[in-house]
Amino acid sequence: MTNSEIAKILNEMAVLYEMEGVLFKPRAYEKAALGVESLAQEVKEIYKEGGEKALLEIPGVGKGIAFHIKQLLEKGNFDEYEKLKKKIPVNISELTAVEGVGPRMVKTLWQKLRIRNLADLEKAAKAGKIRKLEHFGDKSEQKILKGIEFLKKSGGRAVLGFILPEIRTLEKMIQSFPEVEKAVVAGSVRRSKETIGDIDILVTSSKPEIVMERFLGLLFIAHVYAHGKTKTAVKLKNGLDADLRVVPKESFGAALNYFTGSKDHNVALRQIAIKKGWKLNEYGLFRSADSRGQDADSRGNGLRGSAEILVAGKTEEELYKALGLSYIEPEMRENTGEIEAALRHAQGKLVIHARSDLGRARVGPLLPDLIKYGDLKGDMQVQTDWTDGENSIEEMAKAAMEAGLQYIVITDHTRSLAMTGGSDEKKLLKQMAYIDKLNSKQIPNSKFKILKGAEVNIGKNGELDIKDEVLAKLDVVGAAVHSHFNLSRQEQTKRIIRAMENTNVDIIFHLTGRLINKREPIELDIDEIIAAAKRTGTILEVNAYPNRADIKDEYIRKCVRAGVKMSIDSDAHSIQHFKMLEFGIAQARRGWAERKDIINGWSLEKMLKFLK
DNA sequence: GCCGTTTTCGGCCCGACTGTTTTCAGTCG
Repeated sequence: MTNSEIAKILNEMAVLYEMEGVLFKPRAYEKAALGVESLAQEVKEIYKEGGEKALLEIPGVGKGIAFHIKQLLEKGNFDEYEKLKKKIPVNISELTAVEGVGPRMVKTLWQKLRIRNLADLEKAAKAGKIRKLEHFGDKSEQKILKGIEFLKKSGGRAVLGFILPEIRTLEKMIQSFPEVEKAVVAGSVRRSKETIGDIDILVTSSKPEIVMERFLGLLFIAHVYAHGKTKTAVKLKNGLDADLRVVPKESFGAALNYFTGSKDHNVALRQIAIKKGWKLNEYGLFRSADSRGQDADSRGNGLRGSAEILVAGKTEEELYKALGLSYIEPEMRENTGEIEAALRHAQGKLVIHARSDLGRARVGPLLPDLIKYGDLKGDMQVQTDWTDGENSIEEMAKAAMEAGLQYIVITDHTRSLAMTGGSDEKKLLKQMAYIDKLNSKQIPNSKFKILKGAEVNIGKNGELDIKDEVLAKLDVVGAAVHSHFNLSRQEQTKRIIRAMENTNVDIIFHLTGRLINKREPIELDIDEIIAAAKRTGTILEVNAYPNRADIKDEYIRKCVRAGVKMSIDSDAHSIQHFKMLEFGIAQARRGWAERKDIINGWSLEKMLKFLK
């Protein structure tokens, strides 16, 4: 049993106790779940090495829960869990995934209408049964239906950041097959999209059949859809579909390009090939041996056509080059201008070399020099155990240092978020003094710096919940929306602009407040927001936490064009979370951002100078 | 059920909002 499976059951226990109206236990189980989730080591290993006693070292785990975990590891369940499940035998995680549906509602729905799962819920809502329940009404029923609709719309796609470790494990296992020369995950995973629908794995091998057999032997596989010599399609146990394809070595680049997509990007590439009288498919870029431009309608496997000569196909680089394009990074392959930019880019180079007619390269953006993985020097949003984070300031600093960062900003929540123990002015000042002390006794040689900040709450009308004179003392002030998600577009835009106009506010954190697969973004006039950010010198955050990914790539591109600077932040709530920065960088790359656009890609001095 | 520069026992889960009510229950951050 993995950590996330254990955490899931502990969270379920919390909901079950919540249903029963039991006090305090829900929070205890939630905390324990969080503790398990943020462990670097597998609980299984901890137990194997140190027994039940070692489990007590996990934050939030005491005698009771340690015993439960022990039973989970030994027999896959424990008595209380089974007992409570029996009483309310419903799919809790499915039902509570609907926004506005919580534990008590699940219980009522079960007791009054025997609703067990999402399908039952939808049926009852559509039949108008829910509005008749006590304490429910028309609006609750509508809200539930809307929530289900939203779940369905986003359903089936997994948040890449959450699932990537599993995908990498699968990739490594396939790479370790002795018959496999090369194995790479292509598709939307390679383009680092926010969410993915399935996994495409490409393999080169001289023994495709054996590779397929080995693949089918993996434990991850739940169901086999199709199984042939060069292609196998399966459903994995985590619910995702995966395709494995074996391609010839000389076609690897073309296949990688083809299966990386996007579809629109590929279509545009193929059109360029057609214009040259060539043909592009997953086996390579081909020209016909005897004639030029005559074979545009010939079909089938390029390798088999004896009259076709392979122009390029072994690597993506040679493929783009042969098409007259500069290499395009996977994150940009959406056919939203990158091909034209790559063309101009390549032509520009030619022009410089040949000193010839500059006018031929049409005016427009060139390919950006995308920010690189590893380019970040700091993290502008970090939570600690002063509020709802898991770890102390010291632990977060150490983890950030180990992640290669040179500075972090401590941005605990402020008082409006009472549940997190949000800081008021007094607590904030105390924390500032504490951080000063920590910085003064830094390890010699280490230039690492902890900055004083806060994640200030933006109220309904754009007011902040910490006094200006205290905000002015902080190094970095981030402001964010945590409530009133349903205001009108004008109201939302106005309140955020008001927050940006506060001269103390440096950054707007997770601007749109969306949670992928869970909550829609607030409505905003993004152009007005970006104009205001430019005018006030406010930074917009690219929140790297996988199901936030906020702001989205289109907005990032708008910021880049407008010259509005951004920060890429982990929003870390535990020492494990700094690795999420990778997904923020991917997001920024999809938005065509360069290092010059991202303030925490800069040195501490330069970054600080830029703030209001 | 967990935890201790508030206590090894007694606190912890606060405040705003929504939708349903006309004083409150449930959800969310």
